[in-house]
Amino acid sequence: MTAAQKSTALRTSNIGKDDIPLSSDDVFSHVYQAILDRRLPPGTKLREVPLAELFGVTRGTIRKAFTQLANQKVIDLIPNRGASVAYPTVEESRDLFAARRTIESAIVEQLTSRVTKSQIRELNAMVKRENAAYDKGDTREALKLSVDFHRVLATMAGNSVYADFLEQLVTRTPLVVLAYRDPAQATACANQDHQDLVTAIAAGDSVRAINTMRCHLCNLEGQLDLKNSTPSSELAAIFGLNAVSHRNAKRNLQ
Amino acid sequence: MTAAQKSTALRTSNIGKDDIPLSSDDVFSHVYQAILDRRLPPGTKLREVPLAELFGVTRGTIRKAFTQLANQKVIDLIPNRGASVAYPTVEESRDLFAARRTIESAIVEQLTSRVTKSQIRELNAMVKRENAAYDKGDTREALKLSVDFHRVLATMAGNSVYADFLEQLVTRTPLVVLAYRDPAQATACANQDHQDLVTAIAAGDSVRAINTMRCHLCNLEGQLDLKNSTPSSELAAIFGLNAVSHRNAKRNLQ
DNA sequence: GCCCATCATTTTGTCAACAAAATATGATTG
DNA sequence: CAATCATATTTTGTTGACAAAATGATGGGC
Repeated sequence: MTAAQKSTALRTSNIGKDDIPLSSDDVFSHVYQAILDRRLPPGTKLREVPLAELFGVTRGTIRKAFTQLANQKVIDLIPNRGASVAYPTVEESRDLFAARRTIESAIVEQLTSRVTKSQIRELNAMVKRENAAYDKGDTREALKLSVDFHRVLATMAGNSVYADFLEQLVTRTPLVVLAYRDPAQATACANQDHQDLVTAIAAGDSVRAINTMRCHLCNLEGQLDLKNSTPSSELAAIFGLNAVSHRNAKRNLQ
Repeated sequence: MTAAQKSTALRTSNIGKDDIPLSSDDVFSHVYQAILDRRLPPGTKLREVPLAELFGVTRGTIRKAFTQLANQKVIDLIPNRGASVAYPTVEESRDLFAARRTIESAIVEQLTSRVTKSQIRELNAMVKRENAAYDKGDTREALKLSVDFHRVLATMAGNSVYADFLEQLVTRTPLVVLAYRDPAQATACANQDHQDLVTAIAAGDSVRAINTMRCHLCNLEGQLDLKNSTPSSELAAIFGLNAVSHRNAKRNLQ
């Protein structure tokens, strides 16, 4: 990917040309979103100077954003060799889903034992909004609401460590979905699952709630192509740069 | 704590006066160890310039170490207001142990299903070494070996996310143990638990293995004073600086 | 043609000076 | 005496220039 193309890939709106400079968090978000949007495909090298100029910040800001992104395993950051968009492996992806099952089961179990009526109301409201977004065909909004649903469950469970861990997991999940989803299938949280989950939690039925959550996550994982065979994206990684990004770069960057 | 006292608190050996300068990881380790040794009590303000001079590094290195320490919640890092040794609250501590039960149950369960004979041998060897250290009265070494035992379990389970999470948890655990342990009781992993755990894993009895692990962690938590009543350390935090550090500073820093 | 060494360029890493913010000090007033 | 404000000092945050490392290009030897 050339510098000019990367510039196009990141400049979704007028960024970095305002009065107040962007923070490293802003850079984090922009880069993260660009990766999710496939505007920065896995393996893409991220150089400090071009990014700094693009966002109108100093290299120090880019560097901070890089360490945050690397902490979340969104990019690989190797000393003296710079940053590149991460390549989730099949193993990593499976590990991630296993961890989600573990953590989110614990979250749901704890929440079931201490949920309040007003929390149930809030959860129902969220499911409703999510449904509305789906019905409207606004997939992007629906996806965001779906992730937020999982976040809110974590917060309501009242264990700050669970919440932290879940945050790390949901940050990484879209990357593996992106890398391994079967293009034929649409990938999203089946919304009925969320509704069922709230119902089980409201009923105080922790066994069913946990089961629903586990199925929910297994379904999501099942939509991915996590067989041992090398996926095209991984093949590309082996050879240093990805064919996908070259073939599709122009189209993807519009 | 005065600058001179803090200098004493950190300078365990001749550090930072060598030819090659220390890395931020080295600074991380030194500060972390000083906190575990109570040479830097909770609430202690950590200033960049004195630390940089002490370790013979630049402020940038200290800063990097700070962000790592803050990520692990070992210190609090507030923009424009610097760093101070973290104060684990009762809630945080309970959350931490709950998370350990969750994660380590999952680790043990997975490991039981796929453990090899040579892994069992390695685990038995570790327990043996741990026992030896206890018998020799080398509590510090025994404690290190005990933590390593948990780490090795995580690695052997073969899920990188579990291993990551466990690493975060074991980094924080000593801090809460330090803050809340009943001074009357010695706090350590009961070694027999480790032996029992290996036996259960070797037998392929995942239910017993999980139970043993949960009991093991509950025992550890039970040795702490995590009642809702405000511990002296927390009281001190409320009033901005800790009485403990003032009263005991000189004695602790020898 | 292929391999290796050399040199030029690009890219990342470091540092020290400067800027901004917070904190401490002390004077002043009600 | 307490409270408030102005000022001095300390502490954190930022930047741009320089150093070091990696990368890519060139050319010569085999």
